[in-house]
Amino acid sequence: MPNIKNVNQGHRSTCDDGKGVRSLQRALSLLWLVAHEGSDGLGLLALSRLAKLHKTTVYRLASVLVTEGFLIRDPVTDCYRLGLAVLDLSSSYLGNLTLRQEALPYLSDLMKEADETVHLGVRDGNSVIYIEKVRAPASVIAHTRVGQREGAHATAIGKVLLAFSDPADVEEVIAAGLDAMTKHTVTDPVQFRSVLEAVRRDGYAINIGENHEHINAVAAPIFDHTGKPIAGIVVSGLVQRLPLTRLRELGERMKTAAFAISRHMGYTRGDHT
Amino acid sequence: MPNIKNVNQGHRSTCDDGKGVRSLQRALSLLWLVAHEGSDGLGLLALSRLAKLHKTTVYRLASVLVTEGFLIRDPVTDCYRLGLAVLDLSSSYLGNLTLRQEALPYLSDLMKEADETVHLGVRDGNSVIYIEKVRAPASVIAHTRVGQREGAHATAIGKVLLAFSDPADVEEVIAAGLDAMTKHTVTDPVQFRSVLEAVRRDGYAINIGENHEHINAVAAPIFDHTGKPIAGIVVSGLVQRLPLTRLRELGERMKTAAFAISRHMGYTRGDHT
DNA sequence: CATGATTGTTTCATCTAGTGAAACACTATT
DNA sequence: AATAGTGTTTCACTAGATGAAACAATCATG
Repeated sequence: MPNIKNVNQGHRSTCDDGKGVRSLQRALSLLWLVAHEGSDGLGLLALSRLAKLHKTTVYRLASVLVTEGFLIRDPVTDCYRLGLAVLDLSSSYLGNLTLRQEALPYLSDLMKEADETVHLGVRDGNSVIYIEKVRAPASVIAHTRVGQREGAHATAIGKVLLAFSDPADVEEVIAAGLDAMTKHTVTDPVQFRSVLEAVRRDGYAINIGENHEHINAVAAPIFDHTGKPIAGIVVSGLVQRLPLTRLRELGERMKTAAFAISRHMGYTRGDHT
Repeated sequence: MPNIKNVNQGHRSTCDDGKGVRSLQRALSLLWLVAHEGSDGLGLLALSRLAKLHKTTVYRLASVLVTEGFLIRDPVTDCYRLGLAVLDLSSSYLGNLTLRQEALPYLSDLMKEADETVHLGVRDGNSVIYIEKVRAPASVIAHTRVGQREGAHATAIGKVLLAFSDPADVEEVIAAGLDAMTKHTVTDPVQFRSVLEAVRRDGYAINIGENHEHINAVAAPIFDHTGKPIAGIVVSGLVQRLPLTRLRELGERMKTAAFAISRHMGYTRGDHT
């Protein structure tokens, strides 16, 4: 059979899973590329090179994204940047999270008590993403923002969520690699598992410069009505302001706050000691 | 010429502009529908009804959006909800806004001085969208969030941005309708134009319960290097805490802060009086 | 318990509409 | 002036998105 016309296999582009609407997948990949490109934006050709798509295709997809507000085109440089639509969507997302509303007063209280910045975050695979933040007036630095991601294994909130999650999830995170963020990051799987064991025992997780050299933190888990850990609260600040004893004090305090929020979320079988 | 084969006009679906990648336009419209549906989410059929698309189409588009993280599917109700990807993107968006970084310290200072919540916002057509917020500890209510939209014509920040924008923009906003948000909203085009005139004279805009019955506010504009008003800062709070005299005091103070930020953005020809 | 209504998923033939090459336009750079 | 590097438009082709219909699964209802 010599007349093999279109063998046509094996040349899947950027994000072809074989299944799905290709143009949509491609367009979404453009969004990620632009998002991760920093504030300078990306020109048409640069974008098409990164996406490994023909420039015409990128041009049309991006044009739609522009008219829909997901991208904007810098009037002077012709570069693509993220548009306001993404803010709109995130606003809807955050506004519909009842967890966030319920937790907010507790976060404020904690912030006042600890005089440190408090975050509310959820886990998404190997990373943690912040959905609310109450900044302490005293906090000199603002190293985070709502919507930001950080590695789950190197953060207090990530550890506390993993500790109470399905062990399979933990193994996935370990398999993905316990990257060293600082010299204090726990990178050994065996040690990491025993850390989580300790977290389960304590009911809160502590982070001593494992993610950022000069930042300590302590986190407690929030559970939903099924008993799944759906989110966590975390207090973080400069090491000199948060020594171990302070972290342990706060940890106990945060357990009760987290438990109170859990109750709002329908958590019942709570023995909060 | 009787053989008109494909007349093919007039049956444009949801967002067909004729030009562009239809599947992408459709998928994006799904995002908006889900976003505006509140926390309950939308089932497949409900979504296809709203989008006026066949359920199979919605199914496939939504499936891609789910695998890409833009939507999630509630495990119990099978309803579509916004996914974490939108937070990721908004985080990138906010992180790349240098305006936001430059303005933040000024916002904090203003918050401390006024002891009221301060917002940074930009205009997008007929609405204003907040890109940063510094909450005052004293503020009892939190009626806004980053990413939220409000009508430009009924907010101090919207008015201040319009006042220094192209008059054509103003007319567009007027044409879109000056909806009454409260009984204090200026709804008469003639009166509205004279209000903007006053704003240009003062250099700041005041809002007396025009958007929310019990909220007053005062805003000042930020300009970029081309002299275009790109953003505004606004202080808002309960009417009893922000009487007119106070608003005017703050207005002057905010003009200088806004001017300082404008300078960071490359604004030069500044006669900040 | 059977029946029917409602929602979600898969399959498949049809032909729309997304694709990419090439031509075009425009601006820097040499 | 020539060349390289951009962004935009056109157009023929057919890959691949589409929607009808069948299938599955769940939930009411008589």
